[in-house]
Amino acid sequence: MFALIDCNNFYASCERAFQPTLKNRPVVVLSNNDGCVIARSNEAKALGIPMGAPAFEYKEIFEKQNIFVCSSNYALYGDMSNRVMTILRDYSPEIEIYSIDEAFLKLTGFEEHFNLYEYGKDMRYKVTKGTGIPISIGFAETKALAKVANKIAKKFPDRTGNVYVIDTEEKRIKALKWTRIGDVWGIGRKHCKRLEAINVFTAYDFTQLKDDWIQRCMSIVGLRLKRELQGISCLDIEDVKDKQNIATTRSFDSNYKEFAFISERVSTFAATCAEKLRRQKSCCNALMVFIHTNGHRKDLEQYSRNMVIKLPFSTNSSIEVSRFAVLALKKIFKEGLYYKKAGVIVMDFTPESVTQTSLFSNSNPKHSPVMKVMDIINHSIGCTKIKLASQDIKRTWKMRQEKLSPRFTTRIEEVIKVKAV
DNA sequence: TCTGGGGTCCTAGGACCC
DNA sequence: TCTGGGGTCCTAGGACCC
Repeated sequence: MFALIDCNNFYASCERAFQPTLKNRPVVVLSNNDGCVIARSNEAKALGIPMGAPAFEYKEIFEKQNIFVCSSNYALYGDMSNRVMTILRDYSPEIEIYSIDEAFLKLTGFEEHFNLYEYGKDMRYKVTKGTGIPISIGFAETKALAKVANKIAKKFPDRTGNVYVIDTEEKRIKALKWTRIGDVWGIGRKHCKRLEAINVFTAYDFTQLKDDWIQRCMSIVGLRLKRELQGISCLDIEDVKDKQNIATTRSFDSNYKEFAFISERVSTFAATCAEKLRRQKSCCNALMVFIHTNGHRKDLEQYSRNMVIKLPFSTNSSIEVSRFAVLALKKIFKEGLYYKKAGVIVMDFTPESVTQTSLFSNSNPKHSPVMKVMDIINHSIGCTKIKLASQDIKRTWKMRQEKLSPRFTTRIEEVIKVKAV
């Protein structure tokens, strides 16, 4: 058996955990730059605030409905996620942290010794008591079915207590017939449309399709999904793997046209990518830089280009990654346009330990100790005090974050003070 | 004025090798 | 009528996830 544990409205729940006055009040969390809604409490969902709603369009509704609006606070969410996962680890030696707010547990043999429903209730109690985050849990024989069970647990809190177990053939069929095809894990917009066109409306309908049709239209991935929904496990718990690509991309607070501004941003994004590379002890051998104008401004000239460059040597030095990124930017930058977004993606990794040296040019060996010291200092004080000269030394650039909550759990000066009465 | 960010896997087709 | 048989690697594009 597998369990899928999913935090309910995770970001909104994190904000609530330390602000009890938000209990029962609708809460929405905004994306970077306070651009659009990326998380909603149940109350906010009930008021009809859609996912992705642009903040400026909904400003009046937020005010009128007394909705609490906050900027995203990833320091808080990341730390709260770790706390939840730490508690979940006690429930099985085999855990896969699937995303910031979801984890699979493998429970082979557990069903013989535990009542899974009670086991789930206990998890829910411990996580809520330990972190203040409410969770839902689905149990089933396969990961895809555990996803389905989780959805049922979340949808019917009164009847299930947010825990649901699919452990019989009757329950499996019933669950599949209840699940709309578009809500199945692995069925996105495109496949949903295509399937509905041939009268496949539920997960159950999908399991009745012929293998060769699925294989032809949805590849081996679709076929695996069919098996999983039939209760034949094809997907196992996966270990944490090093990333194959690392991206740092941002939209700007408004439109910028100067090369100097864009190049500072690209340099900073590159330095961040290099730091992430060092954290997983990889070097990159290629990188991509892209720039976009604002696609929402139909009145302005549109431009969108990216450039991939192969590096002459593998590196994770911020200095070198940054230099190559700006070089690539120079090739695609066009004067006279208003840019809204840029990004750097590093690719084609090799382990730091087995660097292939080249006859003609190599990563500067002096960089490695410099980077090490830089990482130690920046990490120990919790912010980027040491930067490249090509970055915004004066910190002129700021992301719009007007409603940022305190970092309740990761900064000592922002920890909640408790007063004795 | 204002519309997020970061990942994965699979397939087909072309280039190339012996 | 008839023109070998196997491979690998790389890339772009499409689909999906949170």
